[in-house]
Amino acid sequence: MLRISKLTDYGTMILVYLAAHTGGVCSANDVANGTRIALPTVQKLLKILARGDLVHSLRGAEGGYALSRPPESISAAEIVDVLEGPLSITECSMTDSQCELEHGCPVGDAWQKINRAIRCALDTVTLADLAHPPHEFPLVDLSARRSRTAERRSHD
Amino acid sequence: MLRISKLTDYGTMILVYLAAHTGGVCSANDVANGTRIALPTVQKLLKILARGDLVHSLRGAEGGYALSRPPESISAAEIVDVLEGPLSITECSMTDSQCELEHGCPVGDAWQKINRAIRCALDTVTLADLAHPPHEFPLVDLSARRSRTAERRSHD
DNA sequence: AGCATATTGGACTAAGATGGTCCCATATGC
DNA sequence: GCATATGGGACCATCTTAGTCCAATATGCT
Repeated sequence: MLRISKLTDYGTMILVYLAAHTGGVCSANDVANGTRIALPTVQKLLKILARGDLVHSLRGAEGGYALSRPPESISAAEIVDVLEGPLSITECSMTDSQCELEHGCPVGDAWQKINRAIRCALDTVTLADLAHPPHEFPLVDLSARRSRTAERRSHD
Repeated sequence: MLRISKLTDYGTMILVYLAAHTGGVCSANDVANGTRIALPTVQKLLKILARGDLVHSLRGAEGGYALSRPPESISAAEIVDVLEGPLSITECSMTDSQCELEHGCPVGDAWQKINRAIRCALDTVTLADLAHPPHEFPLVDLSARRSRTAERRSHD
């Protein structure tokens, strides 16, 4: 349920790779070799990421891509936005007025709230969190809200 | 991004309708009329919901469907599970060992955690919450921990 | 200047998921 | 037995996704 596309997964891998190689630019070829993702796919993804302003590009020989910002200030939400478009969790199925007629569509509203919660979760996680192998990383803790970030015992 | 399918949306509407008509059974026809969803689609959805044990059915004349449990004990997570299958947020793109070779796929792990957070959010909301027009309903409050996402612009 | 190296933008196709409809078998009440 | 229901599919049109490829443009180096 609620899956992200494979492209988004790849895109994240690419961003992680770039995060680990800050300081210089990486060509699409470098990234393809480093991530083992097929070159054409890498090229496509990097173009999208560049257009979405997550990476900035340098054309010509010796050119390549680099993160446009430090990994800490790139959120998972942004990544998903750029790679999948800003689709909402539900494009309230009934676009016309049928919805209003019957019962003001409380359902759609509820899904919207859930959607917002999900966005928040994605907003909290940064590329830096995704990049480091973080055995403990600041993911929003929905289940046990009593103890803030004190020490979350692994309930999973 | 992260959208649920239209069918899931419809299915939720149907469940909401049934929640509002506890006490008797509703035929697929009733539901179709009440929700303005095309009959064949309603039939299909109700069959799926019945198989998923969210509604129970009564065959024959005067038959129909009814919620199998009170709305309070049906979570949004269950609804999504039944209607979309238990797909994860990412089916770790690289199923073979390439992943391990390079960097142990910390990315997939991170997405998994995000996935878990989303599940939690969906687990918290019940069908009853979806059914009533609830201006205040017990959705997990992720936004309140403003320590790290203070700068997010409201883009939805 | 000329060439090799890179990104840019887009077209393009194959495969798969999704949305939606329909048919026939089966069960039940009158 | 007949009308009314659900049960379990098959079925197809269409949209999305994944992936590839090509021509154009920009830059560095000799």
